[in-house]
Amino acid sequence: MKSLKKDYYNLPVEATLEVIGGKWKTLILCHLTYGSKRTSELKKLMPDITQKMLTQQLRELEEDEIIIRTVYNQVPPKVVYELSEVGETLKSIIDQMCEWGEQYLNRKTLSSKDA
Amino acid sequence: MKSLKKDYYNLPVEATLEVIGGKWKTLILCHLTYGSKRTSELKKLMPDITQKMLTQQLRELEEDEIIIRTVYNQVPPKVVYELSEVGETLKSIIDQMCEWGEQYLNRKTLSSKDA
DNA sequence: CAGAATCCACCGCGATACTG
DNA sequence: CAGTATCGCGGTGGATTCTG
Repeated sequence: MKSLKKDYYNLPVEATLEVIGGKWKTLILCHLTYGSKRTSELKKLMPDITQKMLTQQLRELEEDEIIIRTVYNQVPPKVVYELSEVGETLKSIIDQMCEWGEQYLNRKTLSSKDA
Repeated sequence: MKSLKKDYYNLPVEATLEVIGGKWKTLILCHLTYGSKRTSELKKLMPDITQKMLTQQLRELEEDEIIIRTVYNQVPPKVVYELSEVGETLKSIIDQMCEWGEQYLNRKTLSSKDA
């Protein structure tokens, strides 16, 4: 496991941000809450992410033990990512963030109609 | 209100990320969940943030109507920030992120003791 | 006290090419 | 299919200075 960059945070929430604060991490986790995904599946679900960033963010999530990476030794290669036990504990937060986003967008749509 | 950068997100959660995804935003909101704060108070609570970033992040949160900025016309100036009605709806998410961070840190502490 | 305005170093991230 | 390696741009964000 990646060692903590600091032993002390001003607030524990900083630890959370360090884990899921990456540019694409929440999005990746969001997709993984619907079940395990192959690398190529994630790539299709996130057309705007580059291969490099996808791999990088996945590696970091793996180091933080949020996701599990399973490699099948076969040709062509097959790699599957899924939420770990710890990762599952983030589900509720992720879900709420998704819901909040929906409501926020609705609110914006309505208020722009008002104008 | 800041107009949406895109009319369409692959997932609504992207809207959430756009609003609270800034480097310091969640931390700021975290502090504001405990009540309104003056600029200088926020600065003290977050020693590592620069004046520039604090102002910038606050402005963006204000544009997204997450927080309310109140200016008292007096000398010396006094500016107070507080959660808006919309911002209050984020409280539950913020709270959970705080809690999750605590548990995550505990887990790490324990596992390093095991080793 | 609050914040606007500059300057600029750094690195996050993308584009591309290559490996097994 | 999954991932690494390299190069390089651009924008984030830090340090500093100035204003009301």
